[in-house]
Amino acid sequence: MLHMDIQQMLKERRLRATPARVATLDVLLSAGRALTHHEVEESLAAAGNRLDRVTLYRTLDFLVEEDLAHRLSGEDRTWRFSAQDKRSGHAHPHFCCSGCGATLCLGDLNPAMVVGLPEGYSFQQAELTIRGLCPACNHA
Amino acid sequence: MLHMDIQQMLKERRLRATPARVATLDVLLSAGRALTHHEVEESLAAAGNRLDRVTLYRTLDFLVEEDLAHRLSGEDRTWRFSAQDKRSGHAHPHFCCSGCGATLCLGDLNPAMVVGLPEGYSFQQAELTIRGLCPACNHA
DNA sequence: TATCCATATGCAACATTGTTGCACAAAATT
DNA sequence: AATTTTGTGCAACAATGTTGCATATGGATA
Ligand SMILES: [Mn+2]
Ligand SMILES: [Mn+2]
Ligand SMILES: [Zn+2]
Ligand SMILES: [Zn+2]
Repeated sequence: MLHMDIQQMLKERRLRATPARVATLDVLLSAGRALTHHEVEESLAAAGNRLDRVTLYRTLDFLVEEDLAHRLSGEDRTWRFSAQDKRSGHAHPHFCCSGCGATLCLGDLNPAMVVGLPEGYSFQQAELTIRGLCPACNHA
Repeated sequence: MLHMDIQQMLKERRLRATPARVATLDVLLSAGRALTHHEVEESLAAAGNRLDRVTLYRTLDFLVEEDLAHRLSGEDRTWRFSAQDKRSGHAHPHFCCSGCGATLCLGDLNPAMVVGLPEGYSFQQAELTIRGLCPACNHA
């Protein structure tokens, strides 16, 4: 995606279009999958846009906060970030490779979900997590 | 559960019934939810069974390896451990509190899953993660 | 019951991932 | 251009988990 268009995306929402944000969004938008902080960092460096570690953490947080990206957690305890559309309110299923941790957003929830995997991916198990509030947190 | 019975559980499987393992299993079995390493550590200490941090990590790994517990990851990037029966091959849904991270295993997958939440818990969102192998890892 | 060996434990050092505080730089506003 | 607001970099810290190695111990064997 063109940097001008990305700048536009940010300005339309009345957000500051800094180089760090534009470059980071660019990386996320051109990746076909969710990227870890470290992967984004490397990708930025490769494109000559080295960013401070902390700045990148804050930039990613910012993008999530502003709904320009979403964050997901896998089995390896590292966040992954994706700029893909959120679809049905973040409730879309994800694919997560048990070998390397590669993570990507799948399509909308599907009764024949296993069939919905992209070509080349193999199914091992499905995990459904309900997020909400426990009794203690409901009262607080 | 009685310590003698827990020792029996281990010995039936030809595993060494050390005090660390028995005490750890006891903690997991009496918790009504999945516990973090830290929570297990505190619970052990409270019962006068202080364990080295590393030993506890290794003990929990051991229990998972031997299928006496299972491990699950939430949004806060810390493992949680539960001694509950694995039910349908680990594929059962979990509840995870967005406020405090409290995590527990729910019953079998259920079309009216939301209704299946225990009393006092409130629904926010459902996340379905398919685990498997990506094309690269399928070939390796 | 005493001996022995595989392995479980404790300790220190390290790795990874993410956070906080603060000074300085860069955008936006006037 | 000056001022205000916000973003960035750096250093220090925190939380979680791992590795290597010396020592202790469970449980088998004699
Ligand atoms: Mn997603
Ligand atoms: Mn479970
Ligand atoms: Zn993979
Ligand atoms: Zn809670």
